Amino acid sequence: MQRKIISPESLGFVLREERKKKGLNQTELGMPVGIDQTTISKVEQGKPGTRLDTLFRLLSALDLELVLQPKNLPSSKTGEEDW
Amino acid sequence: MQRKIISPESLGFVLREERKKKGLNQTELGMPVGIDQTTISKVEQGKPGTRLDTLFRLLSALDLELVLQPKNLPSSKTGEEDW
DNA sequence: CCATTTTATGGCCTAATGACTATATAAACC
DNA sequence: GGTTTATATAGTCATTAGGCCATAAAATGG
Repeated sequence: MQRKIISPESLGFVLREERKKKGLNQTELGMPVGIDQTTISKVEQGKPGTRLDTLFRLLSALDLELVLQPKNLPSSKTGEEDW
Repeated sequence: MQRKIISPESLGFVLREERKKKGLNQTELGMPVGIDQTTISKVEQGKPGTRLDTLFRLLSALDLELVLQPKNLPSSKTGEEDW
């Protein structure tokens, strides 16, 4: 993965994709960062209301980081993949 | 702002910075997206537990978007500003 | 300085997260 | 098809987000 713009709808899919890339199941991913399997299931399905600290812990387990950027960045310069 | 890597600690500062750039106070920022002033105050101070949907609504009010990227992207290619 | 605006705090309240356990599907593999 | 593994769902429970209101504290401006 190079870089992906995230919407509330796409977030779960991206997280699942990245988890599988690492060959982990939901239990294994959550274990080291103290997140329950049932919680990961809900996050990946895009169930609403996930908290930021939960997301950050998942990201650290997946070696991903969050970036903030203006919406009007010319897409030719954002470098993100299609979604 | 070009692009910024976000940590749980820096998020609030960045949001506040962007809000001020737009010349809005917390009440004005939250109004159109239905977020209370007291809530924005807590988010900008980095109080823990903010929910993702709250963040997404703030970002839309600020014309910002979230990007996910691998941690190991060579910093020469990330294009983010220093923080 | 004083007046006004903005931000931070605190209390009350409802709704909902997330941990936990158990179980039902679903998927994968033989 | 049967077994094992993975994911989804359901219920309980303690904690807490966030709306709302009031107000204190801080910042801004005259």
